[in-house]
Amino acid sequence: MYYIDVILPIPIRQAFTYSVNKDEALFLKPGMRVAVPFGRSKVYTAIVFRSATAQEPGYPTKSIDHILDEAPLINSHQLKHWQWMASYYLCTLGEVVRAALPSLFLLESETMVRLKETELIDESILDDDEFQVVEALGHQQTLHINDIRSILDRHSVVKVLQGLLEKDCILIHEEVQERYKPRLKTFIRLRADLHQESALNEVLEQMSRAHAQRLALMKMYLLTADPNTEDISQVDLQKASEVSPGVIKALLDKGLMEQYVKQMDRLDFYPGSVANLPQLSSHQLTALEEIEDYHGQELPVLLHGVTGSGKTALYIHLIARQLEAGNQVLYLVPEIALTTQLIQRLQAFFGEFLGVYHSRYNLQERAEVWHNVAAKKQKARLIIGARSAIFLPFQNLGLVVIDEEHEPSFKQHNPAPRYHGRDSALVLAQHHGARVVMGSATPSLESSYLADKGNYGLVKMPYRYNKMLMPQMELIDIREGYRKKRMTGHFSERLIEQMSESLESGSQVILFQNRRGYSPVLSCSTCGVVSECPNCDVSLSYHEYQQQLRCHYCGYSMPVPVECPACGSATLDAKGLGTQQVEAEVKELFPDYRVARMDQDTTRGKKAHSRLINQFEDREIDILVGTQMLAKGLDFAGVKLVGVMNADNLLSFPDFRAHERCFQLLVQVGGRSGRQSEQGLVLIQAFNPYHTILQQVTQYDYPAMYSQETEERRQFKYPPFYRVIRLTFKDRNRQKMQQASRWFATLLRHALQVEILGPEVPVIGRIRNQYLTHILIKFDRDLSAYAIKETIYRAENRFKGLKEFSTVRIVMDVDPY
DNA sequence: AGCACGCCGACT
DNA sequence: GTCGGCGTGCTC
Ligand SMILES: [Zn+2]
Ligand SMILES: [Zn+2]
Repeated sequence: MYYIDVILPIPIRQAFTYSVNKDEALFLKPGMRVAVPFGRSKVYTAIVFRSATAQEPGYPTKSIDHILDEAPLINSHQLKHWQWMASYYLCTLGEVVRAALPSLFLLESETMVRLKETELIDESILDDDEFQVVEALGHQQTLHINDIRSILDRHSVVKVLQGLLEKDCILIHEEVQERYKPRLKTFIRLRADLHQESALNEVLEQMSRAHAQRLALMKMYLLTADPNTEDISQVDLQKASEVSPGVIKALLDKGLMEQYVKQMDRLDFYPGSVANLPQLSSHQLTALEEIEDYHGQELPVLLHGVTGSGKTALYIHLIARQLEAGNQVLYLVPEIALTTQLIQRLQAFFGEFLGVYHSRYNLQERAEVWHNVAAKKQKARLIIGARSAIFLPFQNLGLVVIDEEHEPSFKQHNPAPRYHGRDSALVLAQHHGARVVMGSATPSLESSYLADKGNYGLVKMPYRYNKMLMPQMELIDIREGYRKKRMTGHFSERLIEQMSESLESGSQVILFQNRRGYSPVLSCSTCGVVSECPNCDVSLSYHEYQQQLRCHYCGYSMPVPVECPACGSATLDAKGLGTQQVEAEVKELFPDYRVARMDQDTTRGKKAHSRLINQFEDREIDILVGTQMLAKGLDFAGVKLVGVMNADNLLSFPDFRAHERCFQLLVQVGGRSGRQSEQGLVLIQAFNPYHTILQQVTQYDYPAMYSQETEERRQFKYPPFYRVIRLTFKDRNRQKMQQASRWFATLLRHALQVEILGPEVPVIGRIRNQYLTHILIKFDRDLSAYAIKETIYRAENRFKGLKEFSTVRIVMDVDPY
């Protein structure tokens, strides 16, 4: 007997050992999948983690069910990277596997139920539930356990099934279905000999009476001869020859045409590249040389280039060199939804090499990209993807591009693994010996700091491409405006005046309404009460479209009440999104121009976002009102003026990064203006325009922001000088949760000579009826994170031994920002 | 994480 | 009396 260690995709911090026979032992290698029985009855997909040994473990083992792969699905680079991730981000390998593998590869067994093929079932011995199940099985041969749950309208159906099993009515079995199915499509073609015109004519003559069939056959001949058509489906021919399906069926029956099946590509196919590499300016050339120089020294590069400096063109040159060398390239972007423009641009140069990977792809599509990358297929040599693309089976990664490096959305918050896409990609690149370039117009403080320390090479591009000037920034004091009653709604006189001028000259305008995390609520104008979620400590948000109130945290929903539940008055008032209000005001101020809104509401659908962008690009919209999404890497040629409705509320967030984020956001939004011809103008309305950050924004004074912020971070022990690990305690019982967190904090204070903050109740103290509290562990980044994490684990183990806290869950988040 | 076992309140 | 709630422990 031989034994293998496997990883199961579950949050348990240990490997499991299964027995295999000799043949299996020789065959199985790390990274292959095996189906294993686990627990009572379920069969799970597990990943072989350690090859077989003859060493018998000290406990009984089960044997594997069967082997799922002929060759490892996961390569050694990946296993190494995933192990790093689990240990750095304090999660289990199983959790990493869950996140990393397209779920298609992680089959679980499904419990299926069938009627036993006996004569007649004596229905009198069945109770109501049992009868219902048997009746349903009469209609449908097999039922999934979930079907039975919905038939009986309850979750626990095991008892019922057991009863039926005892009465010998049904069979239960566990089924594992291989769910990856290549997409097959059926096409038709002429019988081989009919490609000869003479042969065809002969046939046509013989069928002089079947007019429609003749027509279809002739059309088929023409379509086949056309070099532009490839495969012809039955429907294609029907449409082309305008005959009924029966006609074509008749031709098939006669054997004049035949069917064949072809495996189709599910992924978008990008046509081959047409464009030459973009011409670089002398500034860009210098930057490119500097980058390559640092790369020669094996340093990742931080490319700090102002908006419009042409960073993408540099990436394109770097990518081209890697592709020429036959290497794979990963291009990470913060949010794939926002990359239509980027994909269009890259496909002009690298069409045939380009693959895209993100969470909006369905399971089959993701599996297909995975296979393409693993096979080093040409069409997957350059992968554009969101953070999860770091899990793909790269083998010879030559370059990782991390675009908009400063974007906080690179960090995954829930569920585990709570990893940072950029930081994990850096480690991945290190494992591969790949080069890295991280780009931003407003680098994150962490990255700038590491560049300062010499961990990264820093390359600057302070000028816009084509000598365009940076947009001019101007602050508008709206406190004055409100005091003197000079405001029209949210608009200052200056903003209105500039908008008119801009619109009249034919330019487009972007208005930025930045209320982070703000969603519309319903409040009573009589008593002021806002409807709250019964399960969470948050107000319900108002969904105009569906006329309901919904909780974003637990999904609770209720119809919009007519009367205030607190005081009974019918004076409920929906406060719309900030963007909605601004949009309404704009329509009133500029009735002759076309206004559109870009926020969570209007970009709900899959394509809504890119449709809006295209409309704006095509100048079908004059004024675009939007939220943060406007700040991210979009290029609009026709925009001269950008207005920021209220800069203060960016600064008022209780987050140590509020200032940094404000600077980044404003500079990025401002960068949307004046990209093509004239110098752009950015008007920033603020109640306190003298705030240093706002002053630094108007001067584009990144160095000043950087030195001021780093000083504060150093003083208050925040990243990048200190590392932060956040522990969240959760329980339905508030007291128990509080006690547990206090116990844990005390233990940590004894065990660690570092700063422990809390327990402290977070902004939202209850979600899904679970009470929450935080403990923050802060320690100098030069201390060994490894040792501290070990201590946390030891504390957790002791904690788990305490019965009184057994229901309390601890969520660990490393670098929780 | 699932999942089953087992113990207690509140209904036919 | 039974049903279903949830606390408890286990999974190679
Ligand atoms: Zn809720
Ligand atoms: Zn009221």
